[in-house]
Amino acid sequence: MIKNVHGGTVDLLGEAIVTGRYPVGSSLPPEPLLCEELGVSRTVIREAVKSLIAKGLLVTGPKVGTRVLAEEQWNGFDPDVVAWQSRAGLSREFLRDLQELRRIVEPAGVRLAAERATAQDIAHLETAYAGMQDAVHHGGDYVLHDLRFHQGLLRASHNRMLVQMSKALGALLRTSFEISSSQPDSAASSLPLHRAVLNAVIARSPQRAERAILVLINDANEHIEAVLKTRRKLPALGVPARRIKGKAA
Amino acid sequence: MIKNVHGGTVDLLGEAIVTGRYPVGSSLPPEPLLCEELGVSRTVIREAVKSLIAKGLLVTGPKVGTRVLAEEQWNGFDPDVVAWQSRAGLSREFLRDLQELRRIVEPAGVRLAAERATAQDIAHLETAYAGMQDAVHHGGDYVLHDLRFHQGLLRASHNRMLVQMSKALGALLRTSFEISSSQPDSAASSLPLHRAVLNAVIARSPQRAERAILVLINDANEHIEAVLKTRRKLPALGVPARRIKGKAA
DNA sequence: GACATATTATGGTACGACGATTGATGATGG
DNA sequence: CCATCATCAATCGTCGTACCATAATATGTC
Repeated sequence: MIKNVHGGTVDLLGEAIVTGRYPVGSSLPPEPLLCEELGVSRTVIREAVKSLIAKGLLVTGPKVGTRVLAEEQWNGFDPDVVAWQSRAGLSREFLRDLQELRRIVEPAGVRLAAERATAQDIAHLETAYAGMQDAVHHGGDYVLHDLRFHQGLLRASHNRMLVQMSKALGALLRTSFEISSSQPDSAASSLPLHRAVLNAVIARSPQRAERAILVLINDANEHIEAVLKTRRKLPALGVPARRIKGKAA
Repeated sequence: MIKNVHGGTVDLLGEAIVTGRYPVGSSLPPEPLLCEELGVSRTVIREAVKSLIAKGLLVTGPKVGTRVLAEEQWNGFDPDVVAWQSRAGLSREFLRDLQELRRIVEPAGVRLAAERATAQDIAHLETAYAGMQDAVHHGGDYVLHDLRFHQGLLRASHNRMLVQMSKALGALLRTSFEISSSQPDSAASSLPLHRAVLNAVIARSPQRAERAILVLINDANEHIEAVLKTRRKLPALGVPARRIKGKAA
């Protein structure tokens, strides 16, 4: 199902690096070796490596080889990098940082959304909400619509930076949502909390919207904490190694 | 001074795209043509294009050519992309969004910094502050140390996401600072405001730190507004087309 | 005029060669 | 025996050519 050799190779190497199969600071095998191992030409290897360099995962140099950079150098907001990290399993600290960021960004985002949302923005949010509702009552992908709801919220802020973040956070939030959704009835209980946010946005009330989203985030936080208490180790967390869609690079 | 052909080509194409020389939605010339125009081999072109694809600027396909994606698709937090955008000149709306983001992220960041900063973090901040002080009194690169101060602040939050953002925001803030610094005496007047932030962090007082940084951001905002009123158009804004340092990709 | 088929332009992949750079090795001299 | 320097070699960087795969366009047929 991999669209082309290049995309598959980038994905393979990227995930191998993020999961630590090639540890930070170490060197990848020389290009000819990688060609053998992956069964592709040197052209493909080189272009894949260039892609990973562009994402901040690698540096190369003659004689020094291809080294894995420190995690701080990675483009932590690159959708691909985020996807690999999510697939690899998120650490407790990572989830803590993510929740912290949500508490910073989302309240501010919905406040702006309450001020600036267009009719179209609200229509999108209603659609997403309807999808969540439908998923609760008749079965369906709750997490997917949950994600769309939150991304729609940030998009409605009409701030480019926040929109950018919503895209990057996509894969991250998905994993986060899947964790909190693993709690029974969490979806049904969080549904009215989402409604409250949406209503506040429609009513153009930044204060109410902010308070409502904070309730929502705290709710998610409790679910996550509960799950974390259960599993002391959290490797893959049951996140399926989904293929990135049509991503050509 | 360009280290290698690849890096130079990525830079050239990236900037050409960001500045709109290749408009969004249009196609780049076919690879053989680009080879001629830039005087490099097809290998280099292809690897450069792969890098730009990785940053979300382009998509390619047989027969469809190499198309420039919509601005929303670009990795807005990629340091290179940010650098190109800064060099190209930031629009009024872009600066507005940036200031908005600062008002969201920095207050929260310094609050965390006030709670978590290590002795080393504070030492770094003192160094940066000393640099700013020195620049005001004896001449020097005020903006550089200003930048380090703000990045050190976010780094002291010990939240990976915020640290990531501080890196991406680097080039953006630099441009922003250069604009506000173009106001006479702005550096000297903002110095005590920075001191107030640092003191609050040292005193471990999140509330005071937050209030202090808000004063600082508002101050910068006024400077920016004043400058924007002056120049109705703001093209390159006098930002020199600096070379990215040792960037190999 | 609508649909099926052939054409062809363009990127995707492979292979081979040589150049450039830098870490390592060994030689030379003190 | 150690330090400095020159040589070497491994590895990425760049180039060129050839061929394959795909999809937009043109062509032909009903």
